[in-house]
Amino acid sequence: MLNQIRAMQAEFSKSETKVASAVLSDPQQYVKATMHQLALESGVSEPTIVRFCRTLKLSGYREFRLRLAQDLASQIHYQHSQVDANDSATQLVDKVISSAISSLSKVRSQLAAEVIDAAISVISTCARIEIYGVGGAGIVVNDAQLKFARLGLNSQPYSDIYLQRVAAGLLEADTCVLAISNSGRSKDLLESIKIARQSGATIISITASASPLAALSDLHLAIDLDEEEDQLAPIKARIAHMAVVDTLAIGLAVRSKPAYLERLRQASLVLEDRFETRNRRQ
Amino acid sequence: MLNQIRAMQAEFSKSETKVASAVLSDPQQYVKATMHQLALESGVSEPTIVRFCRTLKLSGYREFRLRLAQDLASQIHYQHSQVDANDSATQLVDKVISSAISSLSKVRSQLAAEVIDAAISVISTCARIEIYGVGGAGIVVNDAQLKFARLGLNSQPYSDIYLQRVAAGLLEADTCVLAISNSGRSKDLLESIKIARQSGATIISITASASPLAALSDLHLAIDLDEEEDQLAPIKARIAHMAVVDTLAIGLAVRSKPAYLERLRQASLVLEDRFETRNRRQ
DNA sequence: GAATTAAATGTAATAATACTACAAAATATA
DNA sequence: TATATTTTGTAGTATTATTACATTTAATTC
Repeated sequence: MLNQIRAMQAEFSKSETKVASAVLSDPQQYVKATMHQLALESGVSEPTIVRFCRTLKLSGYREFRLRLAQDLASQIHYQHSQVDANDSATQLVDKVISSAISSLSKVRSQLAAEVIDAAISVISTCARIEIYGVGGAGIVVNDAQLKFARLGLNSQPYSDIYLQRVAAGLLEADTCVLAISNSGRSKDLLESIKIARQSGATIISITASASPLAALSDLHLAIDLDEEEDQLAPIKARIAHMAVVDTLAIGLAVRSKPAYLERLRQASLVLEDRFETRNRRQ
Repeated sequence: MLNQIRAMQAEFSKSETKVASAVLSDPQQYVKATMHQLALESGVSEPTIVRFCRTLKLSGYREFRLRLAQDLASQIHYQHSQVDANDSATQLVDKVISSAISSLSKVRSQLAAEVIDAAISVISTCARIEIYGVGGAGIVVNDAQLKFARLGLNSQPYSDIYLQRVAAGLLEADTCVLAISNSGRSKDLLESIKIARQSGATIISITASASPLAALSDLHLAIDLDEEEDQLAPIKARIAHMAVVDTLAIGLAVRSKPAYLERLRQASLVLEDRFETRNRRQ
């Protein structure tokens, strides 16, 4: 709604403009204010406040304040803290899920759209994609492979460091490697990527900004999570990385229609008879 | 705040409980309601509404409604729609991530704390845990195994339906099976679970409410996502299920201190020399 | 099990807040 | 300059939230 107010400047009368600028100057303050207070501080009468609300196509001040609260609420970031042994199960659920949500919010704001675009076009045109990661990232690697395979892409996951190196040595110029790592500092992974580079593969990485891995990449999807080493850190990283993979996969699916979409549809049709009564994909 | 209301059930008086359940049954509705309406529909008097708000440590009904609006705003903000080919990369990122966030929000509000508690105690006391899932849930199964292994639990993942059946037949009374499925209707998985039951294992499931799988379970962690079959459905399900597994794993870690926590610490120390310069776990 | 006390709840009045009708300015138009 | 039109404010009304107090309900003690 704040954006709407900014956009509608032209349509406001003189006093309504006063109200608008008061609200825009410090929205937080007016979430708790009564109509009287807002009228006073913007130097207009109370009916003018009501008229201002009506100009915004709202029923009145009550709705205005509600909308303002909602507007600001979506900006408030999810706060969370360490889980400890005394937490109730409710608190446990809340902290774990909230921390996951907060890292997804970070991804949403950090992910560079142009790099996503570039990555999608590289992946959709390369002859083969291999996906590398070690440790906890192994899960993300397998997840990525599953998604890419469903799109009919020629993809291979390697979360074992020895297999990775062997595979990296065999790559060719029209292939590409998706490297996933939170720190971007795993020696083993870096070694594999160096080999892959020498083989001429295009390197796309999902990792932290100032990392050695980022430096070795042709395309770098930057994900920077908190530095702090809490118990939830690995979970946050994994959720964030998976979200990036999801974005790539969905992007590939919709960009390259109808080929991929058709393959997706078929992949689920094939499984139909393997479900009880109602049909829903696993 | 809705979570707070759920958590505080114990501290409410009889009439306050009526108010709480009215609010929880349909929070959306009461964002726009006056105190009078809420009083009427929960079958109590208006002062009781005020007292209810005060019990929540709020100044009164006005603040209550504000908070409720803000609570729901975070959900409203995360509404999303189908991704299509014309979307910009920015829109793509926004839609995919937002849909993930919205399913996590659902998990947060749906997850039954007491079942989580029960599941944690079953898992921490059983001799061995096996994790079953098919199709897309396979990723979640492997993820769960990795987490449980790090806690030093004796766990085994089976995403292959034949191995599952063999393993299920060999289970004993003090073992437990974690079954993961979105629909809870996969014939193959149901078959494995029936066998596991006959072997005397305790069945914990992460699946939809009214599903056959839920009916076969000793403990049921209900996750109900949207019925609609969009492209993002598998992603939403996987993220939601993983969040539940995360909650269990973290819960196990903090409840059973210091044993598990120490194992976790060791697991990361062992890997120290495998990272460049700064030390961060994958 | 009755009497006493404390807690919970509702009734009715009051205070606060939002809204409306109408009149006065201000501005535009002829 | 006179007249219409729009904008704004004053004062009153309606709605909504809150408080004070009475009543009921439940718990405790003898």
